Amino acid sequence: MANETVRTRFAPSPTGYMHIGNLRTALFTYLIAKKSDGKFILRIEDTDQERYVEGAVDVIYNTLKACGLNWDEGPDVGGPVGPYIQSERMGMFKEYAEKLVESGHAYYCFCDKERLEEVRKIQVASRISPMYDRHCRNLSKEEINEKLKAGIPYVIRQKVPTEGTTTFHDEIYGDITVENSTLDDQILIKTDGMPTYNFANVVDDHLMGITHVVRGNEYLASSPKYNLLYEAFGWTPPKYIHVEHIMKNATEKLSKRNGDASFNDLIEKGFMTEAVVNYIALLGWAPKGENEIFTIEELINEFSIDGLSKSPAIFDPVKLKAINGAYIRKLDKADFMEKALPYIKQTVKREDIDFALLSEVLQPRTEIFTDIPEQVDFIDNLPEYDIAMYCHKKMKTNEETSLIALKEALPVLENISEWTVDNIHEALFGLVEKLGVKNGYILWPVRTAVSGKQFTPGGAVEMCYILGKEDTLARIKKGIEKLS
RNA sequence: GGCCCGUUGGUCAAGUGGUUAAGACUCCGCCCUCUCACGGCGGCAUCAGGAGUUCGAAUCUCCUACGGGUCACCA
Repeated sequence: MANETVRTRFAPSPTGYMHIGNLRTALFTYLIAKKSDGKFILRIEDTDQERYVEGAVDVIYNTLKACGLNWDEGPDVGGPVGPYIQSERMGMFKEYAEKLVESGHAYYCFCDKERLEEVRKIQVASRISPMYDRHCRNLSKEEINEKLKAGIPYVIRQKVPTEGTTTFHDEIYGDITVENSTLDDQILIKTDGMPTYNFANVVDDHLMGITHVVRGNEYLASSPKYNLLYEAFGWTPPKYIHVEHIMKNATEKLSKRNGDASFNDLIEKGFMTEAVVNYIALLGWAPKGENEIFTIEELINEFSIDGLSKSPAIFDPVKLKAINGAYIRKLDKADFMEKALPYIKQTVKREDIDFALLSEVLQPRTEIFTDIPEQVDFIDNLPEYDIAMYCHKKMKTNEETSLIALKEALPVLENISEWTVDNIHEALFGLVEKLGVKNGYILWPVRTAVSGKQFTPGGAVEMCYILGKEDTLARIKKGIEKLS
């Protein structure tokens, strides 16, 4: 075990988009491999041609790459156990199934769909679990050969023991034991000679040397049958890690079908890839320490299977936003500015302002980039505002004091020859000192007059500077007018 | 319905027989402060219910309730 290389695999179906639950499974799968210096393998399970969506494979590639989940083996990069596209592996499965028939762990079944349907109806009507009634389980060699010769279509079914129990071990849930009598003789090879997912998966995982199977919780119930298959082949089963679902609320899963956001949707909404990856890692997994902000490299170090949860987690957009904010604050100034500029320019068409400073004051006030346009919408045009906005209890200002303050501030600002943050600051604070008033007495009205907003990114000084002298003076005059 | 799994604050969650039951997000208060935000400090709020086992139970057992998953020639 110590020397055995860990090999994990992410095996998505190309159905068009990457949902959050899928991506998280990929993340955990990746982390488990990398934690042990193992290999992370990508296998595309495209055998359902009806659900195949054009371009979906690229979505998988692009999403995984964007998130930093680089695979060591896969359809595009190759590897020692290819092909990595399931549809290209189709030939061999029947032989494996036939081995099982020979060893008595599987059998030919000639029942047609009509009969199966009939049986099912009766079972449902008498309220017993619908299962194959094992009609063909004990056909004689002669009967089988006869039917084969007659060209009757057949499937190959797993021969599950009728008595006893099967136990398998899950790394999260521990040992799970089920009565064999509750297990169905599931189909391994379909009439068309192709394997079912349940069979292909086991064979592929074994052939690819997968040591840890990470997958959604929906496979927990079928795992005993997989284990029986491994046993029948004489193969060592992998370690199973079944991860719980991500929910939108207590009873509904998060899913595209319910209109919930996919990974791409979140990015389009303005979330940062790193933040999304960080947040989903926290859904169903808890780090040992108190820190929750991790880069992918840090996650590799921090991750541990025993931190995985047994119960479903509800996706909380509010917390995602908070984490996104933390990532935005971590960005260096230039980086933030580059990303923020397109959003600033949604509402700011003026070119003559100091975008560097604007971006700097915006950074700690931005949790998600789409917060930006609304914050800077006063720059091009002064919004209509109510003069009641000049009243502020804590600043001890009202319409009258504000009028006085603006009248005092106007000439002071007019006198500034070089319009810089420092000079504006000096001028305004000089006025405060001269009048012997609180800062807010002057600054609150100025900020209100130049922005027309209750809240602004930055104080009066920054706002005046960003607007420029001309605009500042005009807006203050406008304020005086309104208050007079 | 059968089988499997789960249930700690509003949300994510730590916790593995003895803890003042961590931490994060949210919300509230205070500080910082020219608003807001950032940052700092503090606060509200949790063991689904019931029986047991035990000196002692969020932790072990059983029952109930609730929730999820699964029962295809889909993957």
